[in-house]
Amino acid sequence: MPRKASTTAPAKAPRKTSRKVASAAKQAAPIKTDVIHAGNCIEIMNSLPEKSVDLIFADPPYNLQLGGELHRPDNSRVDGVDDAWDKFESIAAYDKFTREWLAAARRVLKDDGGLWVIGSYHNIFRVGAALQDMGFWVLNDVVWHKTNPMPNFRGTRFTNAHETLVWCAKSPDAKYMFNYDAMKQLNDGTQMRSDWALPLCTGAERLKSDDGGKLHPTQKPESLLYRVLMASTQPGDVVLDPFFGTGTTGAAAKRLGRHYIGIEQDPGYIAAARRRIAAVEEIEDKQLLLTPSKRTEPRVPFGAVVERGMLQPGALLTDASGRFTARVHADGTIISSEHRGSIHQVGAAVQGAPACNGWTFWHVQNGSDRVSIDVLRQQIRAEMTQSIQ
Amino acid sequence: MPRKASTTAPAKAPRKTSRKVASAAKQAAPIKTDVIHAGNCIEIMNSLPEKSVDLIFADPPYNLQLGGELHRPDNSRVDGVDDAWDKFESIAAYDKFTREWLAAARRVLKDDGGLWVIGSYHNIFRVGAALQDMGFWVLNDVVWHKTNPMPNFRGTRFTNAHETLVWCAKSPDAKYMFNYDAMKQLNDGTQMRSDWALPLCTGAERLKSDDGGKLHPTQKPESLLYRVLMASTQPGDVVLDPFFGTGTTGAAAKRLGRHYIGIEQDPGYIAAARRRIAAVEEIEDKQLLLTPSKRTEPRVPFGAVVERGMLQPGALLTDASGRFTARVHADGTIISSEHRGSIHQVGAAVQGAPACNGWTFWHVQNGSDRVSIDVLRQQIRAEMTQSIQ
DNA sequence: ACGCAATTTGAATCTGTCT
DNA sequence: TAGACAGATTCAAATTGCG
Repeated sequence: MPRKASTTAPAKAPRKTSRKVASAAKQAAPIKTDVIHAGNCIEIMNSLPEKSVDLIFADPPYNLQLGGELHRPDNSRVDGVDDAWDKFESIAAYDKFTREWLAAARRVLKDDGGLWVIGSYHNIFRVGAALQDMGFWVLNDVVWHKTNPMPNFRGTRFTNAHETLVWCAKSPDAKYMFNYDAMKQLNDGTQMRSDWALPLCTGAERLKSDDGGKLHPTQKPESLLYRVLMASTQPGDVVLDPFFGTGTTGAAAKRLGRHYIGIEQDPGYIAAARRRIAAVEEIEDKQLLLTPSKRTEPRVPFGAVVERGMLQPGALLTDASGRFTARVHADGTIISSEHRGSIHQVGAAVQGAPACNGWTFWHVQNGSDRVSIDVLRQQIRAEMTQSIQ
Repeated sequence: MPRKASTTAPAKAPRKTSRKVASAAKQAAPIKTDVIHAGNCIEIMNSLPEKSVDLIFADPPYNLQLGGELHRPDNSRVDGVDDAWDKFESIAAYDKFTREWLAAARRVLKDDGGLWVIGSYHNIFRVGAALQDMGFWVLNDVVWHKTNPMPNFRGTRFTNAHETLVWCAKSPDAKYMFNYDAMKQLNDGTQMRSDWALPLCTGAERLKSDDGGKLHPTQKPESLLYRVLMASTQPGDVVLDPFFGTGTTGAAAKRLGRHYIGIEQDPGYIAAARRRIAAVEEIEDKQLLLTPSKRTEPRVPFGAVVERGMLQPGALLTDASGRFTARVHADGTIISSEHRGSIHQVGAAVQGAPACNGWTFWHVQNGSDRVSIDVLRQQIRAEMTQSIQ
């Protein structure tokens, strides 16, 4: 039950907008965006208006439970995650923390909004189970296949070469946002899979501290956020990140014409994030951000084709092979030897199929070859889009 | 803290063997192997001697919760999993079932034994959390990257293209078995990663029922079990599969010189498994079984170039001569004055050619000269080839 | 028998909107 | 709110069919 992006309106415009109170509520309490809040994410999320953000991306502490120091075969020391924010007393304490921030996130998320959480095997089962227990509806688990992971230096296990993201909606019947066509384009024309091959955040993209080391131990690559935001938001949407860190989510959001709200406890990270996001250049031509989708093109009833005289009552329709035929009636229904109804209904009936897209199924003779009646729809749509502007 | 297979002695020889009574206990109550037990897996596991098996591989019901019928775009019907054994009243009921069979599995597993469970996002968080709660120690979560998954026919989500396996030991300090070198060899000399690219079980390997359809709805490929058994058992080990189905685990175990114990409720599956395993020929030279998949050059979608920031949305592309131009969109499509589509489509369209390799046709300005965008693809491939097995 | 085309199939939580 | 209806939607492999 995904929502789809609109081609005509850059603003979020699900078809039901007019019937929804959500937009009114949003205007009543417009949430402040493109800001970073300093402090505890649970408290701050609870201070924000409820049902006010379109997407939440969360990269919570993983509760890594590392042992002592780890060294590479050449004896150099591995700079692991040993920060205080990743320490929990027990699994139960981690579960409690997880369910508390998820509850606050659920409250601030719009009913049709999306939620992403990234983690590893240390914590992702706790997170995933909590999500399901709290009523979230998992849409996909997505694997980030790291193209350049850190090897397992001891040779004791498989190279830990991926992380897992859970993408979910707020409920099973929510109208979540999914830019199917944009994802397909991004993958050279075939469906985007649930496993994404992307490199770690290294090189110039990786923020450095004064001593030259990495500023944040788990900075995510912007490419990962790029895909997340392209997949599940529209331009102008509000994206909340309760574990903002050095602001990868904010940088990607700004780059893609989305608004961000960051929450972060560490003043050093916040300062770095502000500098980083300020340096991001927004795309000037907003048209570049649009991701057209067939689903949101204006509907054209077949009757409009007859009405405009593009087909006369009595005109003969056939399928591509010429095996099935039907005639057009003045009211936009069509009639075959045994069935009468819409182009879709008759197309399905003559084939004995459960469904049929009549626009692509039926053809008309044009000189020596057959042409799909969908070209007639295209002509009408072309006229419609011109008249709008 | 893995045990390693000894290169000199084929028998199991963990370093601490001399301090253990396990081998004596095993001789006192030799467990009957290479059998299939008919019945409920919890009851039967509880009837087996405790701490008696070296490895457990479990492919439990996933609790898929499918809706109505699903059809492909060509209107053919998808043969989904609608078996009674995959139906549970609630998440709580599934959790209860999970923890009961895991408790029985824990009892029958040796202290240094390994446990694998495979699942999807529907159930794997429940399983993973239960494992951690019960004291198991997760060693890796392993992603089975399906090379030929079923697409998402409605265009509503990402193609569900992987499943997850959790590999764990019985406790944090257990001396589990891991054949590091065998895995490394299997992966062309570099460490085996936590994501495995393997095809689905299809073709001649897939067991058929009398009506020609699939005999079991979720038969796993033997290649998956090969890798599991090669990684975490030694020849002669006893492998238990409490959800034996049509015996993939048994077939792989026999092929690799391991012993199996299967538990299965369905008499039809048991009969098929017996026939199947009887037909398996044990191979003397285990090395012959190592069949690293031939690697083709990874396909790189143009979107990956944009996503990684190697080209910004709005970037100008030209052909080698500068005669044609196009601009990059955020979703990886490009737009010329008259055409929109992939780099290949637009390249063909502007030339009026039937086809075009966009990677070599389009260039970007780099200082004073133009560079083919194919160099960007080469960079990405260089990263990927290090990481794909 | 061989080569090419057409058909089949796989663990799937698989629609949106208006009346 | 339940029902009707428009109409959008698939990839890699293996197998079968045909010339």
